[in-house]
Amino acid sequence: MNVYKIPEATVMRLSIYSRLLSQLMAEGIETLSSRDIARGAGVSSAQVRKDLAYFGTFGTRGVGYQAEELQHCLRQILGQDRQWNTMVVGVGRLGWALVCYPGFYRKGFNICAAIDYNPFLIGKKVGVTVISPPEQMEELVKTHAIQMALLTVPASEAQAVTDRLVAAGIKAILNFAPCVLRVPHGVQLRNVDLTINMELLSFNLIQNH
Amino acid sequence: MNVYKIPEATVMRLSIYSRLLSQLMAEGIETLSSRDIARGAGVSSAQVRKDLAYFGTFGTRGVGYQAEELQHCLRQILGQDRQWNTMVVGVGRLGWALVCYPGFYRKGFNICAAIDYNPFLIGKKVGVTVISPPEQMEELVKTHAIQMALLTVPASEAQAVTDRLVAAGIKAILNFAPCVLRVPHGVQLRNVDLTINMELLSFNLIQNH
DNA sequence: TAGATTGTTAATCGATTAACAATC
DNA sequence: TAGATTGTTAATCGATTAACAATC
Repeated sequence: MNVYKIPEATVMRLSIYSRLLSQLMAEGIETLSSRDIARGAGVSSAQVRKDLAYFGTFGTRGVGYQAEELQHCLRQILGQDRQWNTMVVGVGRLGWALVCYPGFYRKGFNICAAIDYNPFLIGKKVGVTVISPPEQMEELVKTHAIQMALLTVPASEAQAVTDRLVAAGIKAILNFAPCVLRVPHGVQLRNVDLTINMELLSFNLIQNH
Repeated sequence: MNVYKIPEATVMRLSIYSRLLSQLMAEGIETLSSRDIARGAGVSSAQVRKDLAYFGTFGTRGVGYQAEELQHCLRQILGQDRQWNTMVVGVGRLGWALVCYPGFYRKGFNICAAIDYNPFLIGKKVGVTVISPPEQMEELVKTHAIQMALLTVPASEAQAVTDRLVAAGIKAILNFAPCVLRVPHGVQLRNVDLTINMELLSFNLIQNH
């Protein structure tokens, strides 16, 4: 594990390599080269070796990589080898879809609490959890030792909810609201902005005439 | 409009500037400086000026930018000043949530077709459209002059569906399936990978001890 | 040993930041 | 004119690519 800052793009690629390995291992492949990984992930083989080099040496010169061994290391690097307790705040259509997204649980993202202010939803079951009212947010973060939050509330509420989550001790937020959130240093924030993604597509369409 | 390649990061920031402008204009602001925009978007003022410079000169030296004028230009650059006909393929929970996402319509992304293979869903209304069977995909792309697709089918189906969409003439795909898709040159593809986003968060948490 | 492929260094490329002349 | 702020050029920084010695 390196002390230098790792480029975000590298981590995203590691995630893709890991997914590719799962796929290839299911097909029975046991050994593979950086070139094999590169082809599957759509990058150069130099890129693959450089990405891995940030974290150590995982291959054998002249031979390549053992799929199982490399996969084990990647999962450890990415934190897939442990459970992350996660809370969904805002159980609208999007929040509901995320709770039920099977990919999360498989990667160790354990959605163990859900919050909504709608009295008709409180007490209802979503996935394997029950929807709780906003008042219980802080308590649930503590009792379930929740580290991550999926934020699917309207943009107008997002900053206020974020402040409460941070105060309650949450460490990472995946924000779906179309707004710029402020979080203190040390709290991880990522934005999944559906509108920006669409705008990037339309921009590219215009550029290509 | 510039012939040089525009960095993707620049386009994403333009999108944020545009959103910020809407907000500030609603608060009554008419003129603002690159420093004002920078503060609101969380970047440097040099960055703001550089980003805008790719597309022309929009400000007045010594004065700043007229909010309304700049907003108009940004919307034009990003393609927000026109309608984009969009199809949702796969009306599971996530697809359903996307169709109902009000932010799309406001930005000109007009979801005018929805496809699912589930016979219990076909004919049902989702948002303002009716769900059609997969056989009608190609025809709907043509009759509605659809340019974009939101792909919310399982990863196992994603490539096959993509191939059909491309053959039917679709120009841009926003893919939510956790897989690497291959599209021909000229077709725009963006991946919104929920799992990768979560893995980036967990990676950062591990890095920060 | 000969062929293959890694890990790593150096060269290249591209994006961000700093500085400042132009100009309102 | 003096102060402010743009648009743009040059300097810096960081990430990708190419090349190759190490080594299986």
